Amino acid sequence: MVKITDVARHAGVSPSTVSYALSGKRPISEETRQRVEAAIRELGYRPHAGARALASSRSNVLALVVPLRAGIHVPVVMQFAVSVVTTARRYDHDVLLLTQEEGEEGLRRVADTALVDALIVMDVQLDDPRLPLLRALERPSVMIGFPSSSEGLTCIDLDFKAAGEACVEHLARLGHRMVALVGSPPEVYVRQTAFAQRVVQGFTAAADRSGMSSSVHPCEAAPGAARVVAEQLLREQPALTGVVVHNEPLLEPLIDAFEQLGLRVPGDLSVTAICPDELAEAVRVPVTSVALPSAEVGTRAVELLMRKLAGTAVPEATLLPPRLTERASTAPRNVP
Amino acid sequence: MVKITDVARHAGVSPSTVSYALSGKRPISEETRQRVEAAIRELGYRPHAGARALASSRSNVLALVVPLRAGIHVPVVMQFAVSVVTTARRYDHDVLLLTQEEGEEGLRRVADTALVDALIVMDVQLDDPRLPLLRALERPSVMIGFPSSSEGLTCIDLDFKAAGEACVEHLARLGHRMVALVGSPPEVYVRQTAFAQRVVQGFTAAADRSGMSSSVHPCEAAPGAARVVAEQLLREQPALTGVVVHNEPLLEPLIDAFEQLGLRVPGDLSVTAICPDELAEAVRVPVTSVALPSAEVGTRAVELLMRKLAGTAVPEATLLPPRLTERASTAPRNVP
DNA sequence: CTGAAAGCGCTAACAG
DNA sequence: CTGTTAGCGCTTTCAG
Repeated sequence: MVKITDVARHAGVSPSTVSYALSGKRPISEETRQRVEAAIRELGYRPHAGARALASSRSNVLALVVPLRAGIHVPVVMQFAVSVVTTARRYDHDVLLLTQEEGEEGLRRVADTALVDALIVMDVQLDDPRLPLLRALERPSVMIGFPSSSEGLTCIDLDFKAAGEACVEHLARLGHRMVALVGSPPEVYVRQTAFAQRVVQGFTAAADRSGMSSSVHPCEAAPGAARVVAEQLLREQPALTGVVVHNEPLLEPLIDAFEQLGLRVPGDLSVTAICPDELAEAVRVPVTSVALPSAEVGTRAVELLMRKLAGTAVPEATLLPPRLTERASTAPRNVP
Repeated sequence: MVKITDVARHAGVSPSTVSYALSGKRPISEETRQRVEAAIRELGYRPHAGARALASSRSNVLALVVPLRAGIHVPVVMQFAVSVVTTARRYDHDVLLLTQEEGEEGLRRVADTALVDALIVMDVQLDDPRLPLLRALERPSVMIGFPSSSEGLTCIDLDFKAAGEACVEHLARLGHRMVALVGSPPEVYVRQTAFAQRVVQGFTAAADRSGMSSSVHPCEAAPGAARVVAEQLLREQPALTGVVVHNEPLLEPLIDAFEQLGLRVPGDLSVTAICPDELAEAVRVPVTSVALPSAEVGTRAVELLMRKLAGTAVPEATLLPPRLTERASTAPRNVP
């Protein structure tokens, strides 16, 4: 293995000069920098990560804790993870993958052994058991999602309340008067994950403001459930013309169910969703939707972490504004 | 930060004794072990990962390179990654996540800086540009998938040829005489990924052996493509009664298309698939399938790596035997 | 702008 | 069965 002293000798400088040439932490004359760089190239030098971490107390590794549980749309998690890795690399960091299953002990382990410099935690619950630990940890962290109190933490997520509002307002602008929200599975609400409730709040508030009548329907993600809820909606609310879907796996089956029940989308029924853009585009009738910006959340989470590592203060809460894209599934209300 | 010397002092032993008590690399009397463990607990000691890596030349971290490209079923990748992390933890290792995008330079970087001890590379192409590097690297690696020559490498995957055979043989036993394979998108074949071709080989060979007539149809993953290929099959092969699907996103749409064209599954047409069990179970008509055992592949890959790290020889090729589960989508041929 | 040298915290000979 | 000690390869004062 070629080490820093080899490079130093080869370049005719001291090891510290090589180190500084690499880190840029002190000025180096153009000429010596050239020599050092040449030596590094010629010898194929790579600084030893462990030695670096030991001497500098920085591993340049971030921990990413991903959820496993049911009811989570896997592609979103994956896209998020990829975006975290990609952004971390831009800041010369790597990413260690942890599963939720490891729990608090896992967080403590990677933090206390100095394996990682900082942590990103996905799928935060309102009353997440990891919160006290994350507050106490000597390492910065960013959470995806919002617990009941973000006091002393750094949280980021899509503004789900505003997303719910945006969907309803879009339908309101198109003249719709009665809307329904087909929501996440009941367990998501029970599990006390904030985002589902926020959507409901935004949805209801916006409908009230616009004087629309509205109803909320938590719904299983099973394909059969689509038919059931579609029939129920038609039966109980024949005047319904606008639907907001916040349930990825159900989006396509639900539209199918409506059409099989004789409702044209968007002719008779306008449908909007809160989901990843790729999903909204892939449906047979491309769906007007508020994007779930997993890639952007990942990028922003890393950027927040980098600022914290640099000692800069960052806001406790970052809410990404919703972005609604009109597609084929919404149209002005068909006034008979 | 509490360090090993603190623990040693607290327990009244030498640092090396603490180290050996932790690693078990030499016998420790029951009594001192107790004292050391107590000291560790009382002080909340955690060995510094970097220091350890530096002194032992082992980071206890594995690299996992995941693919990003289109045509790859994301949940399979995620499930695989989770299984790698979970198994690695059983062996006291962590997992560093890399994207394909980083390319050879990324592999070289984490290997040469000693950030990781070993590597797992997914989605290997027949003529993968990373092969020479992986052969040359001073660190063990395991590849998921098979390149043209696995000489000097360690590869593992489902035995896709046998999987193709198993599907056909199942249909043969049920009396079917004419079968079709609806395969992966054309780009998957072009991209020279071995597994798609292996399925074709097994499919064709088994059909020939059983005296069945057979045809192969690469197919886009877009939902619209299902209808197109279904119509084509009915038109060109009216006697067709058995279909093997090797294209996850198309499975459900294809069955829908067949039924919309008036064919009952499995009454008129038996369908089998090569796909994750969860997908096969989630379809409206649960599909008889050969499982894509991503979790098992992940586990086995880590186990292979651990044996290589321990200096044990391992087979160059590991082919996991297919496991076919009968579900509702296949039935004996309906002889008129 | 550059060098010398003291650690960073741990492991693994070596010695007993 | 346990202790002493010399590094592991790099960063970062401290000096110049």
